[in-house]
Amino acid sequence: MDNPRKSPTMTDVARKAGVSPMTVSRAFKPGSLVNDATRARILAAAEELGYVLDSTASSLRSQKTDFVAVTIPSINNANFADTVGALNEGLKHRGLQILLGYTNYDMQEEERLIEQLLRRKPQAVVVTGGKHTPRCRRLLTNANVPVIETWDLPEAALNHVIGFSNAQAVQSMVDHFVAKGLTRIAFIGGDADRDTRGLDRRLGFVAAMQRHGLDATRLIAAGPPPISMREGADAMVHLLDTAPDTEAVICVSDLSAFGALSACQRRGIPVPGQISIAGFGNYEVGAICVPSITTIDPGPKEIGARAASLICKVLDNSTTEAICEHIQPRLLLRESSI
Amino acid sequence: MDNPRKSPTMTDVARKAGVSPMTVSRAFKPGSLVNDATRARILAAAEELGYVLDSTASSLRSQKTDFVAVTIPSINNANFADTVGALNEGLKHRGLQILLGYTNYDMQEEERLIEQLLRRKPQAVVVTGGKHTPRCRRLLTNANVPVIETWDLPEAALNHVIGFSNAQAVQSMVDHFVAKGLTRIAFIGGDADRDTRGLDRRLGFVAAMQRHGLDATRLIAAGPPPISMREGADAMVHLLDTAPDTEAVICVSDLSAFGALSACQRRGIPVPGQISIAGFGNYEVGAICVPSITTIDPGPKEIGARAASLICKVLDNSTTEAICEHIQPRLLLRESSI
DNA sequence: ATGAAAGCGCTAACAA
DNA sequence: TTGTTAGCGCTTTCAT
Repeated sequence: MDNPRKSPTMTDVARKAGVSPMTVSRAFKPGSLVNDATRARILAAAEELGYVLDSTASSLRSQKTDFVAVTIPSINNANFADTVGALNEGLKHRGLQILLGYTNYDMQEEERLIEQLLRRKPQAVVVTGGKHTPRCRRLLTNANVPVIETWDLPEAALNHVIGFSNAQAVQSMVDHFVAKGLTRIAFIGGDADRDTRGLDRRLGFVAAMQRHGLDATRLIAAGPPPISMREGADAMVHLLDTAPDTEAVICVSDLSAFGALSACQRRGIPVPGQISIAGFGNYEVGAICVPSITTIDPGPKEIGARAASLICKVLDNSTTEAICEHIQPRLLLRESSI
Repeated sequence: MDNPRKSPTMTDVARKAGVSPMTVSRAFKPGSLVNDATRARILAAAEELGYVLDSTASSLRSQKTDFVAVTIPSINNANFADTVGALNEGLKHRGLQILLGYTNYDMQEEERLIEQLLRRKPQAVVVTGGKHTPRCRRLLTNANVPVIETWDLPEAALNHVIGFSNAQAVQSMVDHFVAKGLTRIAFIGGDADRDTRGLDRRLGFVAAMQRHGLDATRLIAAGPPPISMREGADAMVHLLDTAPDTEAVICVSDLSAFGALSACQRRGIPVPGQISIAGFGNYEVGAICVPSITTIDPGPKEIGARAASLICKVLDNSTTEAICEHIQPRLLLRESSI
C-alpha cells in the first residue's frame, strides 16, 4: 500500500494507463479528442487509483475557477433561498459552482465577505441590494468580472442590475388600501439603518401616504433585521395598544405579517373585519394560512433565473455592455385585506 | 494605463514596494513576522494597485484550500438553513469557506455533487443523512478528509456523526399521544423512496403504533419531497375525507403540520378539540401560529455548531478517531395537541 | 490523436 | 526580518 495521505495525481494515472499526463487531462475534459479506447483505459486507471481531478490546479493554470460568488443578507430567508436556488439551477449545467456568503444585513460585513470571495477569483458576482460601502464598490469594480446587483434598483449601478423598486411596490399596496377607503394605515418594519430594502419599503409607504394626504406616522420599528414572525407579532401587539383605531397594516414581509395576524387572532381581533393586513414577498405561509395574506410577489425565482441567464450570456459573448432588467412585482390580493 | 484585463500579482506589488514577493506573501498572512513599516508600505502598494490575493494559487502551493464542502437536501428549508448558518458561524473565524450543494433529496444527485465538490479539495465534508450510494461512500472514504454525517444515525458511519434517530423521535411523539388516550392516529409524510429521514420518521410511527397494538395504516403519502405546507394541507383534506374519525395526526415536519392545521381551519374542524396535530422540526411558524403546533426540536443550530467545533478540533489535532455525537431531540408540547 | 515543455501565482523550505 | 529557489498539479502552446 502507498501512503494514504497523498492523493494520486494525473501523472500517476498517466503512468498506470501508459499515456502522457496531457492525454489524461484531455480524457477528463468532456469535449476533447481522445481515442475512445484510450479514454476508457485512462478512466479505469483513474477509478482504480481513486483519482480525483484537482480543480485548484486546473483553475490556476487555465485561469478559470468556474466559481460564481453570491451574497445574500441571510441564509434563513425563503425569498433569498429561492433566488439562490434558481441561480444554482441555471448555473450548474455549465459547471459553475456558487460560492455563497451571508452579509447579515450589514454593509461592513458585505465588504469583508466580498473581499474574501474575490480572492477565490469568481467569474461573476451576484449581490443582493444596490447599496455598498465605497471600498466594496471599488473592490467589485476592480475585479474585472461581471457583477449583478439584485432585489433593488441602485442609484448608481456597479454593472448589471436585475431588480425592482421596493418603494414603488409598497406604494402600490398603499394605493390599493386607500382605494378601498382605508385611511388609518400603519407600517411594521425593521430599524431603518440596516436592511436597505426594508428601509426603501418604509420610504415608499411614507411617500404614498403623504401623496394621499394621510397620516404617515404609524410606523412600528420592530428591531434590527431579520424581522420575522415573532417580531411581527410583538410589533402588532404594540400597535394595537398604542393605535387601536388602525384599519390596515402593511408589513415589511409576509413573515412579520403572519406574526401580526397571529397576534390579532390571539386578541380576538377579526382580520380583515377590523384590521386589514398585507405583507411582502409571497412566502408560502401567507398563501396557506387562514385568512391568507395579501402580498406583493417580487419573483425571487425569476430574479435568480434571469441572473443565471445573464451570467451565461456574458461569459459567452464577453459582452461589456451593462444590462438593467426590471422585474415587475405583482400585487396578490388575498383574504387578509378588504 | 495597463491592460485592465490582467490583474496585478504579488510580483507587481513587490516591485512597487521594493521588496521580494515572499515578503509580500508574509505581509498578507496575519500571524507572520514582517516589519511593521514594511508591511504598511506593502499594503499601501497593494491597495493602490488594486491587488487581491489569489487564493487559487495559494491553495495549490500550500495544499490548503480552506474549503468545507456541505450538502443539504434543499436550500429552501429553515432547518437545514439553520444548520448551515451555525456551521458557517463556527467556521468563518478560522477563514474556512463553505462550499454548499443541494441534493434535492436524491442520492444520485448527492453522488454527482460530492464528486464535483471533492475536486475542489475541501478540508472537511459535512453531509446531511446517513444513506449514500456505494460510489459516493467510496469517494468520501478515499478523499482522506474528515467527513461528518448529520441529521441521522447511520447504520455504518463513514467517519464522524452528529445526529439523532428520526424514528425514535417520532416514537416518543406517538407515546405521548397514546398516553393522552388517543388511539386513532395518522401520519402524513412524503413518498417513501426519497427522503430517508422522512422515511425513518414514518417507520418510527409504524413501529410505535404496532408496539401499542394500534392500527398503523393511517399513512398519507403526500408526494415526493420536499413536503411543505401545500402538501400538508392537501394530505389533511384527503385524510378528513377518508378517515374522518382520526383523533391525531403526526406530520413529517411543522410545515406540513401547519398546512394540515390550515386545512382543518378551513373546514371548521377544531384543533385540538376534534383532532390533535403534531409536527417535526420546531420551525418558527409552529411556535407563532394559533393554535401553536406541538413538535420535536432536533436542534438544527446545535448540529451545525457542533459540526463546526468538530471540524476545527480535527483540523488542529488531526485526530483520526471517529466521533459519534448524539443530539437529544426535545418534545415541545403546544396548543395543537391535547 | 498524442506528447514535451513551460508556467499559472503563490508559499514551503532553506539560507542569510 | 528578508530573500532565493523550487515546485504544488494542472493545462496552454506548440510539435509530431
